[in-house]
Amino acid sequence: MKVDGRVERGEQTRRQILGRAAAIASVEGLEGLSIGRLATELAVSKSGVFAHFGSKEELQLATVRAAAAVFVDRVVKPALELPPGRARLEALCEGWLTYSEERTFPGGCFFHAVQAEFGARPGRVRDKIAEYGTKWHDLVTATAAEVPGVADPAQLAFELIAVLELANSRSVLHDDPDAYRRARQALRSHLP
Amino acid sequence: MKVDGRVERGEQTRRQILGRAAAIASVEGLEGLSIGRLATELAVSKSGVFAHFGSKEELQLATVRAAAAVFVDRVVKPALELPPGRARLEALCEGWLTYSEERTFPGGCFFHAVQAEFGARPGRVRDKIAEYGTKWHDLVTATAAEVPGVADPAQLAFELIAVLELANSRSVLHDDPDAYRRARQALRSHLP
DNA sequence: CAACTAATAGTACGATCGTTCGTACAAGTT
DNA sequence: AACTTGTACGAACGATCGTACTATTAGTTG
Repeated sequence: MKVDGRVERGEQTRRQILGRAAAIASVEGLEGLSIGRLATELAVSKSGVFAHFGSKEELQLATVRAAAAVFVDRVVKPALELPPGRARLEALCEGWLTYSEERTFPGGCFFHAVQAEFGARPGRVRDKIAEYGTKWHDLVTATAAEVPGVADPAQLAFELIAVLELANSRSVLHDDPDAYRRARQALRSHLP
Repeated sequence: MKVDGRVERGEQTRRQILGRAAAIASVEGLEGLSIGRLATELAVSKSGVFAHFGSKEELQLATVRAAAAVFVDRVVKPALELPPGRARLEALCEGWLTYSEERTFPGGCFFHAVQAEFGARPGRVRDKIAEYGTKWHDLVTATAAEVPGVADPAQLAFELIAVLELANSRSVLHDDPDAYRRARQALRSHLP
């Protein structure tokens, strides 16, 4: 199968743009992310960036999708390589903490930042973020359901995610790595 | 003691501005809060709003302070009227859930929104937000320490706050009142 | 090589941003 | 009554925002 070198180059540029966009948005938010700044940082023209997406909203949506792909790659996929059960659930939580702790995105968890930003606003971007949020919650719930001795998987998932998110939030806001220690302790006491 | 009618009037305007500012910021963030929009919504002049604060950063700081006063009034003070112990800790958590659930701020908890927004950025606004965050955490920890049978109050406080914040976040993002039910169930199982 | 196409650059637009300035007016002081 | 002080207004500033247009350049295809 033949590849068009121009399209190929365009896709690479697009990947670069979205990588940087997700990094910026994790710190400044998806609204704080501006096309002009993105172009300056990547040393390309503003219209070049714009042409890839056609509107700011499309850029935001593409950025959310790109961040989700990173998240799946870093957190979900490794855990799914383990057999269902306690070990997989633990890997999911631990993978999440590592993903946050290592600053895969410089502002901590991308989705924590944009959820808080778009949570109370209508629009397609919010809907997409909410959709990924539901998927994540459902995944944790389903994974918890496969652990023997878990009476209410959705409740357990709620409490686990709560701990993960607070660890991220506290670590980012207070530069306090101790938050991850607290989170791990909480996970130990929650998992059966 | 005499009051200057002009100053009095100014302070009332200022209160109106900050009330609206906190409401807007809980939805759009403290950066999304613009002086022009604030002026339009309050039917006053842009320069009139600006003159009260001298800079956008000062407006943001004043907004954070104003929101903190509301928070203390709604959540902290009622709980502190109860004697130390389990009941006070419970009142603190329940008061927080009510404060979020009733949409004291239209975007849910003001501090959840702005913590995520400013968590990863340097500056005076972030420092102020972090300061209030620490105060809140310390208060919950101290309140938990007064409950008999609590071995690690800071850990308990961490887990309680985690549950509260996720309830808020989920309720706002998914219009899901069930999040508060989950949070209350988690609180029951966490409190001794 | 010419014709075509896709990615990028360049320029310009209207709107809005935070900010500055001079002014009008009401309230307090002498 | 004359003067001072504090609030609020209106107009204008330079910068930046998202977006719309028209080149320019590089790769594909006949």
